[in-house]
Amino acid sequence: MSGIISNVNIIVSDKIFLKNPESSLLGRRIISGSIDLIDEVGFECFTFRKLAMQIQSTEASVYRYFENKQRLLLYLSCWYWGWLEYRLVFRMANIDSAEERLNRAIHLFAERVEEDGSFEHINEVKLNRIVISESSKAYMNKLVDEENKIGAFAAYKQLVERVSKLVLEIKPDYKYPHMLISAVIEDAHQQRFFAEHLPKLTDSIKGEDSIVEFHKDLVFKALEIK
Amino acid sequence: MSGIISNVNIIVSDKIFLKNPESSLLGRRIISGSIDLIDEVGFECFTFRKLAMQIQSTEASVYRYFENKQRLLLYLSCWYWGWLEYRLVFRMANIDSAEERLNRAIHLFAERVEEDGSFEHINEVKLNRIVISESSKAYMNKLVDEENKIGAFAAYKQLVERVSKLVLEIKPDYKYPHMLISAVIEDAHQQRFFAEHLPKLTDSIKGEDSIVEFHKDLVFKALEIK
DNA sequence: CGAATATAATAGTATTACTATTAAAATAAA
DNA sequence: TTTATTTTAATAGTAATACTATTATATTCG
Repeated sequence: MSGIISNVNIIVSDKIFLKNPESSLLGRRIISGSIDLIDEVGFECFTFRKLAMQIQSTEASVYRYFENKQRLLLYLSCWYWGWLEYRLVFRMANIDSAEERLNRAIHLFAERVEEDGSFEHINEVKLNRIVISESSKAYMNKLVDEENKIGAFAAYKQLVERVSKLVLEIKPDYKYPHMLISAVIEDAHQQRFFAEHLPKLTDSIKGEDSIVEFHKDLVFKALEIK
Repeated sequence: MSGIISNVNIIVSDKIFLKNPESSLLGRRIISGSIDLIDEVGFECFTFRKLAMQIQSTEASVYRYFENKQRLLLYLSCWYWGWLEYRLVFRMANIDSAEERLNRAIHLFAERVEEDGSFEHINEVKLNRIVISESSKAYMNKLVDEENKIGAFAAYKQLVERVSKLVLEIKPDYKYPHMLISAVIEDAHQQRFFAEHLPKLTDSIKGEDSIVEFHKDLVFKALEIK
């Protein structure tokens, strides 16, 4: 995918950061540097000190943008969900058939992410890897309710809501639209991780992207289409 | 569920621990204490020092059983998967119909866990909560391939393999049996977490356990049964 | 221009993860 | 039974990490 529109910003709730990293050069270097570093060493080995060294700044300066590394990870996740929704809206634009729109949504959730040139300081491929293997650490903790209160998951919920409505448009009496969509989104990520590290938990068929095909099959059968 | 058989042990790969916690009183206190403490404060705030204080021992003594807290968490996860498989085999015993066996498997994966009296030093309800919200931290990291090599996921893979075979027994040409089962297992946990903390991502219908019903509906439609 | 404000760097502290070493207890061999 | 060996646990650390108080340096704005 190549950049859709230049000069577009993904908006992230301003409760997540102390100072908006989009607002300064250092802020953007914090984002791009943290994406590189987390992807390289993993979230547990990632520290603000190492990040500061990599971007030629100081630990204390990073702390002026984010309260702690969990918040930074939460920021990256939020940005990612916002970005996904932006691309979702684009891909569904001007498509009349609801079924085709749903098909495109599943594709977007399940397919391998490719470089998107729209955002200079963000490497979307690395960010996708981070969201797959690290993002649960941003919300699977005792602070989740607090984070939820400050709107950290608004983008994610909105994304699920949007596609759930589409599900109901196709099959108004389907009982579990939200579960179906959140399951597909989460599982698509999970299966990418499994495919790479625990392939016995997956099925791979050559000539197709099985993660995409599995989820399409699952959803359309759940909605009794075709 | 009440204890099936007394004097049964769930076997965990001996590469995960330095000394088998089942082999001593202190070891069992480490297990039961860590379950209580992780459930109470979460994995990030859990430390061997706090655990030692709680069980009236020392940090160094805990380190004689487990290399680090991630390994202890991995042990708890492995024990849980072993326990699940043990219960799965029991529940499917003497049931002729493959469909009914699959139905029981999905139930087991998706239903709320209740106290099982079989293992004195393990509180299964708390352990289930830990597996739901913390276990991904045991394998979603840069060491997953190493952990996989030492057999840390053998029980999990065996569980998925067992039910995947059952899927193929019912529908031999189904293309994604492993994905279907690993998706159900993971998603059932995920949805329990969502239901508690991010209910907008789920659907709840009173009078039924929607997490169980959703997954049954999903699987049986995927296999085109009924 | 000067005052107010924002930004970043220095230099810390408290906590955490982990280890080297020693003491005590349990077990095995003579 | 006594001595040797091994196992287990406690003491007392170290190095790294997460985070903060304070000061210095820019930048902005009236």
